[in-house]
Amino acid sequence: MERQFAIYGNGVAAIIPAIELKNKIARSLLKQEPLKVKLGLDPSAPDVHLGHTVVLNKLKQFQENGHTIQLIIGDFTGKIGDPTGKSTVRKQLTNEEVIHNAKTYFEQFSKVLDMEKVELHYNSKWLSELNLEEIIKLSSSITVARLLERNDFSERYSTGKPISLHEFFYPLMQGCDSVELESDIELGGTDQHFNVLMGRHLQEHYGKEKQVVVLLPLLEGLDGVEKMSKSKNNYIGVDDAPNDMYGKTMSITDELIPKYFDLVTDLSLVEKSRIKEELKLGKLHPRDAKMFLARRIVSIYHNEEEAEKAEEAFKAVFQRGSLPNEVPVIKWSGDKELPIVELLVELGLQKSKTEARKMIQNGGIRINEVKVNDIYLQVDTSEEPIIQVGKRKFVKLQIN
RNA sequence: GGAGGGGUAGCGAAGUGGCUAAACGCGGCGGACUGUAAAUCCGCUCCUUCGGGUUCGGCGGUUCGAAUCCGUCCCCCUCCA
Repeated sequence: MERQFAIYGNGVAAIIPAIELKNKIARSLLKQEPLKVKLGLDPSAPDVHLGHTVVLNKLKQFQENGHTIQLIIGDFTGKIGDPTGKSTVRKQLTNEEVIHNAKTYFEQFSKVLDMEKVELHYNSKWLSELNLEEIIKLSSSITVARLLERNDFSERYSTGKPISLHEFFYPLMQGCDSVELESDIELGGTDQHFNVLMGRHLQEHYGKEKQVVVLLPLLEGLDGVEKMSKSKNNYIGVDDAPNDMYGKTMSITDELIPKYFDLVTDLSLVEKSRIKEELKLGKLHPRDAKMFLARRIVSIYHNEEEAEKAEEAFKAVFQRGSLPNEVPVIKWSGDKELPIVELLVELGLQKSKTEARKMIQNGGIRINEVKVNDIYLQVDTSEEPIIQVGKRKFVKLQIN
């Protein structure tokens, strides 16, 4: 019991309340009954990134100890829209989209979890069944004052920004999921604090055992400030190519290195603390720590060999300033000779010819490692040149 | 139902008849310096055959000339009932 508790407690932001978790584990061991561990998913953003894996890694620990994972595709709640600040009206997803997105989750999650053993639920199944009477009853269990405690709401309320009534229902619906599934534990990022606690509240309201809430820290993205997310485009995706994954990791800020080691690597606690200690003492250069980190991450989501190759490519490109050993190839069946700006647009490397021209004037384009200075340059594609945009984009033409 | 405020580039925000392809800030991109870190500095940020073309919620009008004035429609917000 203590062993499991120690594992689950490691690296989390909070367990609410810890004592109940202990009790649940103890009972589970005694009765040989797995705990039901819930995680809700937003069906609209199916690209899984390292930020998600923080929670997934935790789920994995529960799974490894024989507990049951309940994944919930929030196809119903997704339509309402999580009240995050300016929350613009959400695009309504079609059933096909939801299914497709769920499938994508499934595939990507399988890199961390054993999906064979995971329960999958769609919350429209029970939420769309609710009638007005039930909804009113449900909402009578909570006061407006209570809902306004939520930071997001209170801020908007006090600054006179609008809060739509339907937004109040979002946390309630999320809580209904826990009631329906009789979850023992719900995981979530610290930003889900309020919503996840609602599950406890509603379970009590319906006379069920309350779930324990396990909150995980949010992982900052590549900019070092904002939470990693697809819309901020500051993420490392679990499906990213090895070179991208490695390179992106190298671009995180120094302050985040320890956090990344903690939350997204599979190293032992001893190793993690050793690295953090050496970093602090200056015995380990931040760059080297990041290279190690990057190699670990690529190893997890690809393999050791790919990680090795990615590191070589990184060294070649960024430390020696030469070309990577493997350049993506684009088949070319267009003109044999054409102006550089047109070629860049044709290849999708630049959005417009004007943009391409500006890019050349800024010295951001190279052909076969030679900087292009002439915006009227004619490129002979039959020579199958390697075109470089900025520091990291390379393309090799291949005549089709 | 009533009163008022507003819709300008990815975002925020100036601009109220010509000097405005539209200040400024953020974000983004490129360059320099590095460790694809931070900080800093420089450039770019509607399209173009470089003549010009198309932009300020939509449509129509006034004018030699409109983001700016008029009409109309759509959308958003605040307050009162």
